[in-house]
Amino acid sequence: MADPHPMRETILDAAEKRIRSVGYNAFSFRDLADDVGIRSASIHYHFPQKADLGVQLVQRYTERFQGQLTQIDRTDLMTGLEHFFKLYADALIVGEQVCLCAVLAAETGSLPSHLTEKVREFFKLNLDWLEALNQQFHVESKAPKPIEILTSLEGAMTIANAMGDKSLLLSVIEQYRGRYERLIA
Amino acid sequence: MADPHPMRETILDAAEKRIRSVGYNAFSFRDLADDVGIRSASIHYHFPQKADLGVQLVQRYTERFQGQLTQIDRTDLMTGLEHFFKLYADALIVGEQVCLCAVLAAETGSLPSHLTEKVREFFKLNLDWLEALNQQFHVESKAPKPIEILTSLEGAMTIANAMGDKSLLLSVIEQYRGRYERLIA
DNA sequence: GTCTATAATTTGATAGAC
DNA sequence: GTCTATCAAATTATAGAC
Repeated sequence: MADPHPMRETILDAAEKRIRSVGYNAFSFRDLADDVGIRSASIHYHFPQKADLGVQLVQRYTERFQGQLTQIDRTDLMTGLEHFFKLYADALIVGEQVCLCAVLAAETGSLPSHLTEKVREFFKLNLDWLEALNQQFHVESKAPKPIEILTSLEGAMTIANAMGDKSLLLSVIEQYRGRYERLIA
Repeated sequence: MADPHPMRETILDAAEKRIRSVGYNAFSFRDLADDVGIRSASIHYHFPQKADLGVQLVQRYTERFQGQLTQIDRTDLMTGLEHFFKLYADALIVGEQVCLCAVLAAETGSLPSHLTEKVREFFKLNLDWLEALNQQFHVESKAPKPIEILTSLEGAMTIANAMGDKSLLLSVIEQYRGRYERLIA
């Protein structure tokens, strides 16, 4: 039986937590080393450069999110939507953190281009899933556009966090709930 | 006649440009010094600490924005809204930069608390202005909520910038245009 | 895989001359 | 106000022992 939580994953966990609260440029390999209980030189064994760590972290983040999207029950429109919203709400309310890619997107100009490319892929995944949901229930023309939903969820997470009022995200979600329900009725 | 562009303002200009493209943690006083053509020690004369620079920058940013809001023609709802949207659209399309406070909000966890407080004030100003506009035209119950508009504009700027597709912000604005027009009709 | 040790660079900040 | 000079600390990263 393989190690259920190899050091590589432990480091990624620590890096994810750090970036989601302070950003990509405000933590060091030494911070991670302290977090996980090894020396900074050992972090370099797993991730030669900081950019490698960033890219592989967003990779894992996107794959996890992809996995969660796949599990969403889409037997009806509202159920599918509610599960999607819950992914965002839980991240902030339960996980107490902003979306990794919302933070990285704000720092775009200082990121290595490979990393920016991975961030784009995450957003694209969101847009494609929302687009497919609208299409499945034939509401593409009347329903809120995927870009509108994605940008307001990401923006609301970030602003709710900065304002110290997580309910701001919930009220944005509540608006979409109302708009979709009026659509169906 | 006073110097039309004192060094203090020149430094703030450079800092604003830097933060809006790379974030608060990815530029140094030496970067600014190179930008404006003096030495980094001289930057400290104007702003003793980096946090001082950050706070005074957001202060200036918010005052400018406040000034622009005051000038907006509010003789009718759509005109007021269009001018508000134009502030955001021009920042990204013409100015080619993301909102200063959207970037700082994403880095909240690494900012001095005085700075975070200033960022909150900027968002509050936006919310209050939008709320007052909805009230002036008695559409508070039916119209899109201020928090919804603010978060999607800020989120759309950030994501449009990261995706390298500025039109994403324009399509979010276009949605609000439609929703408000349906409201009035 | 993790360690010690260390190199090369950058950072925020200060002292004091002009 | 801006400069030179400098500091202490931090940062990314590498070499080589265990």
